[in-house]
Amino acid sequence: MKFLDIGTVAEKAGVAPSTLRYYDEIGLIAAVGRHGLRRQFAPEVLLQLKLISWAKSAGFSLDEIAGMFAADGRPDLPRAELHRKADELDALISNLTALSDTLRHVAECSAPSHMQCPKFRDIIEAAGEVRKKARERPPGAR
Amino acid sequence: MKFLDIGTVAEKAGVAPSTLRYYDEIGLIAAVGRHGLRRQFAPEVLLQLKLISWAKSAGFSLDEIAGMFAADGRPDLPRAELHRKADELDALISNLTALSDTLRHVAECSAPSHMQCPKFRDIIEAAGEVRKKARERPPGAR
DNA sequence: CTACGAATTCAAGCCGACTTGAGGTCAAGC
DNA sequence: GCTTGACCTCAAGTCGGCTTGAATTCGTAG
Repeated sequence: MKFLDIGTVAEKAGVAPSTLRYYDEIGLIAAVGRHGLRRQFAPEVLLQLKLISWAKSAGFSLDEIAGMFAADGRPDLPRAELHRKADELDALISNLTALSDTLRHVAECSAPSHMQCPKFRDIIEAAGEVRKKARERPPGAR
Repeated sequence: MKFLDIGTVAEKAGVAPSTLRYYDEIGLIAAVGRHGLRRQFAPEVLLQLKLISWAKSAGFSLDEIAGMFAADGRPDLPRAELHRKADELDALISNLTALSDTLRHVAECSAPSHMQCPKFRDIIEAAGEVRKKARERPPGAR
């Protein structure tokens, strides 16, 4: 049985060893044992790390991600939770889309100063509302 | 000339006084002067704060936002910059859209375990790539 | 005039997700 | 057997954007 040293895992997964130690510490991943002091990882951890990176990019926190693995380290994603997250994501997307539109409009607007543009003024006036709606739990895709 | 106390500004703008002091400290907003020790704000600062909240929700950092005001405190957004930001936002949006689709697919997939779903496997396999692309500068709409 | 409440400063704390550094251990190759 | 270099632990630091708390100073209403 070929287990992997932390450096190997780090290289294959594209993450720093310190990150792996951190994940181990918080219980997000687990080594199968030690070889002397050295953590030995099963190859499955690589798949797990991919899943982790994917979930992170979807805006899940490490805490949430930790809840997505069964005790044996196999993924176990609650479907309702996924739906909720997707809805959240969709809401964020529509906010961002509106923002993007606005940015473009403002960039192209012929008014000499942005404040002379009525559309821009409207947007700024409405900003408070938008913010409240968006406030729940934004990802930030890294 | 009616200037505003920090508490009034805070209430009208919906932000904490401590936040306003912080913004003042980093030079993002400026009081017109002091009445005793108390900062006195011109009413224009309210507009400025709306702009700030809007820009924050668009994913600009406070540093970037600071660069969007001329010395007199009036907005001065470089159009090219806006375009760049909009492009960035669009890229993020398409990433998030893909993620949302994936989440829904996984949630609805009939495979008993997620790992049995070929589409899910594909996504996980590809996760490394997606992450690299998304990594540039994610907002987080709060 | 005095009490009250709102404002002030300054330092420190918080959150998540890590990274960094010092000092120590150990397995493998020669 | 010894050196090397990858690994270890633990504490502390980083970043952005604030918040919190203690000790203090003011302006204003009664």
